[in-house]
Amino acid sequence: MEARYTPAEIEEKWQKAWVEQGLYKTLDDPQKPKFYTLSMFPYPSGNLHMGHVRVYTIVDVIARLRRMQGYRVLNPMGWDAFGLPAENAAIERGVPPAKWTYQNIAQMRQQLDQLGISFDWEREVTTCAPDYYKWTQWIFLQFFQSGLAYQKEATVNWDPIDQTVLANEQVDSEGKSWRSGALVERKQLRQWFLKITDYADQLLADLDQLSGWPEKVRLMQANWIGKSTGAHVTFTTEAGDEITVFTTRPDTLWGATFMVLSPEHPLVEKLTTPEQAKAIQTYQAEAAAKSELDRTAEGREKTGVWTGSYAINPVNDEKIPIWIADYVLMDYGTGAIMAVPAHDQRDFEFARQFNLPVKVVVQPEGETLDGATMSQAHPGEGVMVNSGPLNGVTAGKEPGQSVEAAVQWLEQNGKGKGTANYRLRDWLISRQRYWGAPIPIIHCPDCGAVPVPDADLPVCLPEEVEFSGRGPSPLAKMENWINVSCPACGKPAKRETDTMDTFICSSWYYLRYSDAKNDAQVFAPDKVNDWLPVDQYVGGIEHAILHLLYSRFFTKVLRDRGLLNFDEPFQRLLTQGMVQGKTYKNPKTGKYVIPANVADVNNPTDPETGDPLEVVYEKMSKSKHNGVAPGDVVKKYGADTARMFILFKAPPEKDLEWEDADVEGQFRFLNRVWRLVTEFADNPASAKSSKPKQQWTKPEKDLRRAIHIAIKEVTEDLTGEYQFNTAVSELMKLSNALTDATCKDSPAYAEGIEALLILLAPFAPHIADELWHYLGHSDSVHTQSWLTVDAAALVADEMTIVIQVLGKTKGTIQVSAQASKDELEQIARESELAQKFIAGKEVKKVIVVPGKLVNFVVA
RNA sequence: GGGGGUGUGGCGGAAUGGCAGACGCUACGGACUUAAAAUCCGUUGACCGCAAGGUCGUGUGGGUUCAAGUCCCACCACCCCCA
Repeated sequence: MEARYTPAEIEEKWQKAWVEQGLYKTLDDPQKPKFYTLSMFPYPSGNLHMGHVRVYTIVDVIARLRRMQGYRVLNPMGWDAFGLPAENAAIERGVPPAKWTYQNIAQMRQQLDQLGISFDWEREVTTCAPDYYKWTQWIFLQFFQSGLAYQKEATVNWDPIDQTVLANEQVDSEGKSWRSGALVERKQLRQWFLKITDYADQLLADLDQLSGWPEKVRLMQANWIGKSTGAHVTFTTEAGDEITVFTTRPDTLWGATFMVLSPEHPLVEKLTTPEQAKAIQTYQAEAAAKSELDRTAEGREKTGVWTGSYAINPVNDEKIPIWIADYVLMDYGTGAIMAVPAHDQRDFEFARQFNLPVKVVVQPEGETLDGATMSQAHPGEGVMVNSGPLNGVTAGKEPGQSVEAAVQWLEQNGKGKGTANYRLRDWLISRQRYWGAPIPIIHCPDCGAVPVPDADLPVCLPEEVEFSGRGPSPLAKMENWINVSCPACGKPAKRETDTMDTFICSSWYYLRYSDAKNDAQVFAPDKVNDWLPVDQYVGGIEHAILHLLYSRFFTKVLRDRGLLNFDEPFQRLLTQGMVQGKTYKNPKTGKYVIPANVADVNNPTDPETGDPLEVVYEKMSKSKHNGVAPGDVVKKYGADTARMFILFKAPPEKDLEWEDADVEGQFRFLNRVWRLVTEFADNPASAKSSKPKQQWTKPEKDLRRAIHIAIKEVTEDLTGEYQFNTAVSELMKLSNALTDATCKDSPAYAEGIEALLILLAPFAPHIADELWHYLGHSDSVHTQSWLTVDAAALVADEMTIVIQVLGKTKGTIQVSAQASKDELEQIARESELAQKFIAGKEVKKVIVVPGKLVNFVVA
């Protein structure tokens, strides 16, 4: 064998060997407990970046550990392959999206294999492959049949020059089109939605089940769903039309002095008097052009127009004017609000802007608010006044306070109903693009929206498509493809030309892995129910809301369709931090300097201006010149070093600063392991067996304790809170203990060497297997059983006890491990160390913590 | 504005309420070498001291406790999410 550690020579060899041995095939052995590890599948951009390396390494360590622990492990991989970049490549370079995508997949697959990740490629899924999107379409139809997929008008970004719909990503921060530069308009289009709001309550409530998720992610989801409780109250207009509003403060109904409808509210036209018609129409057109953010931003000047009509406040029969204003959104609540300017800041600003009355109904203690003179709304505490039945009740949302009383009163008098409202909106899934799964619907003039029969799935994307980036979606131009006969009545009909949001494809891929090759079913129930839920999911925090929420939604819908039997798809979730690169930034110009152009790294200056540069760590990107290519690192140090570094440098959920010097450090460590093991194997005096002896000498005992502490710590770090960084440091400690050991010909030393390799195997799989074989084993280290702790080996003969006086550490003494609590106190009290501090003083109290310390409290 | 998180040496980071700084990086000193690289050994929180040793020290200020980085209260700074 070569004397030196040369990763390039061993890594590829073992990667091939593992595939040949079928080491990472998913086992079906029902005797073994299952473990499903999952990493969020990537978009096939063509290039693996360090963020990918981090996720897949983390998951690989967990998967390898679980296999060694005797689980049958499912560790699959696939591609989130639909999406805009492929279409952009087609527009800009004329490469067909499919070709571009599959080339990228091949390239990334190869880069992934170089890292030695133990994926079972036999279960690979690719969302843009017809055998996958067939089932995406089938699932869509399940939603459709459940009444959970429907069409309605919604706003899209419209490029007036290219005459095309743009995705949000194609609109820059100034609201201009990425291609034409035209100012993007907003246009109403009939589009498909999924009714996620039907599941809002469950999605919120079941967050409680997810104890294996970061608290932060659960909170983000809860905020996103945004449940608020209140009441629906119906106002009647003078003309007799009903307008229902949602309010979280039904107790302030008596203070409502006007109503505001969203400009898009369907009753606006009817309520508008002839005198107001022109102003209303102008205002509606203006509102339509604004983004939601513009409309609702706090602090901006309030605008609105009176419709000319009045409504009757159902609680006190007061006549109040009906306005429209853009700060009321049609798709939140009911698209209409009652305005209580005295107690809501936005309503207050609106009232002052248009000289509308302000009526106080909550009077704070010790103050006398006057609607005519107050300078801001009072949303806070107080006592109800001017509120009929509520007068004198304490204002607030707590039980027994005004909100509860108001809901009760409304319900008793038939004027309203307590209810909950959600911030969550229905999910707009229509995309006017080519590179997505076609929505399997046929529009028939007689039958309406008709689902494509299951037997006709998939609705394939036509090839030979022209991409110009102008005009309607490429699909909408394919006459041959569009024109079909209605599956229901046979008359001429047209295909839906919208494709699905790619989030749909990624909302169920983790289910398909359980039965990836099934061409008769979306997945077999016994398989999906066997493997799922995912035991450990790992991915970026950027998916904390949408992807995870949509996946949870899909799981619940499919459960309700009887396709699976669990409530939540992901049992444990780990959100890993970013990988950041060292960035040289000129604080004066804000420009990023290429590291190679920095002359003195210790005192960096801008080569152009001579300004001192700031060294910061930021997300790797081309424009910041701070990227590190995984391939380069693998070439220079090997995959094992890259893996070790990434695991060691920071705890998994924290951002990780890429540092070449630390990569060197890991390479050095692996070299030390290499030397340690090869020297052991080459030494004829080495023990040939790690068989335990009856009697161990002190050095042997010490070494064995170090070995079993390492086993204990590494196991805990990999199964509990996932502390890969401390797990690696435990491996280093074990390696250091072996280096320093004075009993190198003992079986204890042989035990330590083997333990080191077995513990190292999940982290640095190639070097571990190479050295394992060098020790003379013919099987793989990866098929070894994970080590268990020998509790007896952990017991020390002596223990170190800290001596404290008044809680201050004075030093340590060595005490027999057998000493009882009383003996311990006795020994400590008599020790020379303690006597120095307590002699002649009154000891008022002694605290003895066995195995830790003795603290003397002296007068 | 509301909600959440984080704050520890020159740096990344360790510490079930029990010796703060594990493990690693950097820097410095030494060994080996003609020399260098690699490797190995040592030092590396601050202050005082020749030394033995001592004092201080986990964003700031208070508190609980025999004992606080850790628990409680207030504040400061930065980050994230929702507005």
